[in-house]
Amino acid sequence: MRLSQDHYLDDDVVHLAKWFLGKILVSNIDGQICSGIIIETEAYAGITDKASHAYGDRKSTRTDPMYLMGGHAYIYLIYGMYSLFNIVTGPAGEPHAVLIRALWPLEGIKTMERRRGIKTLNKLCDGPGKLSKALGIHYSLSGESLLGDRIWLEDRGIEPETGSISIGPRINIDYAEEDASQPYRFLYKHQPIT
DNA sequence: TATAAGATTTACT
DNA sequence: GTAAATCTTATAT
Repeated sequence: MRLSQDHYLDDDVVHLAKWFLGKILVSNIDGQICSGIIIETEAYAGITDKASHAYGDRKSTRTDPMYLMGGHAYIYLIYGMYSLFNIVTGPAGEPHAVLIRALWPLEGIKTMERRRGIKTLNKLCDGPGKLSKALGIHYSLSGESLLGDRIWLEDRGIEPETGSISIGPRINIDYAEEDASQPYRFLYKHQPIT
């Protein structure tokens, strides 16, 4: 059920971003298990992608986790208040990452409601900053292994049907010039279970 | 040391 | 539709 190391090592990060749709993201923080179906992702393709923090092979304390081998978390703080969660992919030394933009909540909904301060199910995890807060993911966890016992992914047999996936340009990266229009964003048009 | 900007969210006009 | 909140990181003195 839990995704093993080799699932993260494909060096085609765009393909992986699409493949992660329908998988389950699980966190075990402060003794609380929370999870959701991944319904929106974006690919950030290594040192040649102007939208990526690793563009131009820019190594730093912040981007170091992206250079680890696939199967680690890259989490950073944006706008001073939101932690954004990425899955590091590809072999060590290749800073590919997949940003998780939205989930459909499954387990630990009460905990997520408390952390978010709202009780609207479909707004709990519908943005990258929101889902991190709901799952208790903090940027201090950057570099954490996804094969450990804090954050991991599972395959529960959900396969998005052909036609249920939308592809488009990434969001809020106007600074990335021509790379801002690359079709690296994937959306799984999941029918919410009520 | 100082400054600018950001892979966002929220509230308000 | 626009703007404020808020702070780390990158880049430049």
